[in-house]
Amino acid sequence: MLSIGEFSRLTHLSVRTLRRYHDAGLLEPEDVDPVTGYRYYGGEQIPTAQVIHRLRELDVPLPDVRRILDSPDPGTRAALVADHLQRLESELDRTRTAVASLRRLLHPEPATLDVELRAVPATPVAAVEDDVDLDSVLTWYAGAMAELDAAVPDPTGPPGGLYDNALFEAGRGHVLVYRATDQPPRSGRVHAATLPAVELAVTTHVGGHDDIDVTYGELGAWVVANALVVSGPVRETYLVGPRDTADPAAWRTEIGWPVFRVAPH
Amino acid sequence: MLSIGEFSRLTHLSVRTLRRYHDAGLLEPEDVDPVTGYRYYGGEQIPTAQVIHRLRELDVPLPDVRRILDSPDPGTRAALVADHLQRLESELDRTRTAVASLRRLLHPEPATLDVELRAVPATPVAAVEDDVDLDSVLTWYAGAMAELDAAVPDPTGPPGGLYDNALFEAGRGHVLVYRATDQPPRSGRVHAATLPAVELAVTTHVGGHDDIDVTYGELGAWVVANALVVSGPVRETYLVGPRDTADPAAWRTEIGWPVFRVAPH
DNA sequence: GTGGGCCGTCCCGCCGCGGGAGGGTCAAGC
DNA sequence: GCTTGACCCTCCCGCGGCGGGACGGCCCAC
Repeated sequence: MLSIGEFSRLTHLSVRTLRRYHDAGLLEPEDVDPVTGYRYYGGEQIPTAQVIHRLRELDVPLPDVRRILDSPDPGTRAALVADHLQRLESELDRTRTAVASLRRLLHPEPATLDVELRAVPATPVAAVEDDVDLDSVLTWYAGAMAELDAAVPDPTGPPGGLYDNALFEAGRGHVLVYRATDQPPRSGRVHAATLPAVELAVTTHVGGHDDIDVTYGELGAWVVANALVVSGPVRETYLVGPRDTADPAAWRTEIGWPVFRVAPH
Repeated sequence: MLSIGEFSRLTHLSVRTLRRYHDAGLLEPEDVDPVTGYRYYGGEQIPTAQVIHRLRELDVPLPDVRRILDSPDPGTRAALVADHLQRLESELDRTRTAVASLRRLLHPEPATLDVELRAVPATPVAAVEDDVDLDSVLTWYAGAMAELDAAVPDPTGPPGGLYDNALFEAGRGHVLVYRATDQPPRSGRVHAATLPAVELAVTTHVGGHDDIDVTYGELGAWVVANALVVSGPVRETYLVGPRDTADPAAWRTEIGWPVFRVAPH
């Protein structure tokens, strides 16, 4: 039987950390003196401690470590670990795109922003809409657009979406994706809707969506400089998107921000 | 002039976050109403907001973001950014080794642990020692060993080190690296020292140091199973190390834990 | 002038870890 | 037996960056 200090030396985990792992139910000491509260560990707990150590090095949250250790079946365990590696992978992707975007941001090409003010009439469309969290919007989009495509075999224009400002401000907001069509059908989540008539400040973002907010910013600056005010959900129209070509550099996304002129007072 | 809400919509930064960035001195509003405290931003602040956004996506701490933005010279800026990318890179390395080690841990080879109990006499050596933080121990080791090599041209054995248990428990402890030699010299930090006579539980770790603590654990378990108790700083002897071959798989590190027999009571 | 949306400040919680206070326990040496 | 010092216990706080929520003042269109 090992005192917590001895066990700490054997595992290279600090005493404080061992106590925390006990409290969290990750690594129960083999014995706890009911009077003094002293923790006593067994030598065979060392491998477990090391697995925990490794998982923590990979920033696996304590509750997830618990789940992994508690799963008796090695297959389940492996799946949970693989899950986490997957998460690390996607985080790495996020980092990569952020680095690339930062590079572009610090070495900007001369801005060739082409903004057009366009009055858009009310438009009947087939749409799918919902309240969505910002971090699940991509998944939601894929599902909604697939359903939309199935229901609208002969669209009369490129796909698009309306994104509530709250989505970016509060991390959750109303999202609507649509396809223009002559006879809006109704099936599943797909229903007929009408995009309201608005005046749009429109520009086109070229390339992947990693730094689309730069274009958003430039468009916003243009709107401000022209004494306009944004109002209502932004519209994106996917002129050329992943469905057209796998090369993000070729994508064309039209961004339209509903605006109205500030009354000069 | 833009209210904080409008600026938030234009930059995809939440209102709360913008306020925090103001408090932290990262992004001062162009104007603050002295009476109401209302913040007003200018359109030309959008690009700055986006740079901050990107740096935060890379987990650059706010004070560092401040330093980057405050440096007027683009060269300095680039250097600071490169610094951070470097840090991300090394973190990635850490992750990679942790993943590899975890894999080994979950699919263990049959343990072939060969432990020897060895009485070691007092040994005169040339040494460099210091109190070191755990996260700077590798750097310290490189410098100390280089100095040691320069001062001891004809060592009579492989290099080694003594590592205070506190280094692992508290993150900081006393470290001593040494080379055996007939005539211990004195130059710079190098001085004569004597390793005390101890009884060592000794085993050899094969491979890189990524999962050396697994061997530590196995050795510890052996010590416990044989009714021994560890006492004093662990000794590592680098039989085959990076100075000998670049292939970590070929490294041999002898780990010796001072022990004494528990009095049977 | 009034309502509702916007803005302000302040405090709390999250996560995993360490620092530190304040007090009880164990074991070696007398 | 007793003292001493190392060891162990619990409890609270701070870190960093963000969000949630309370509470109150401000702005503007009706």
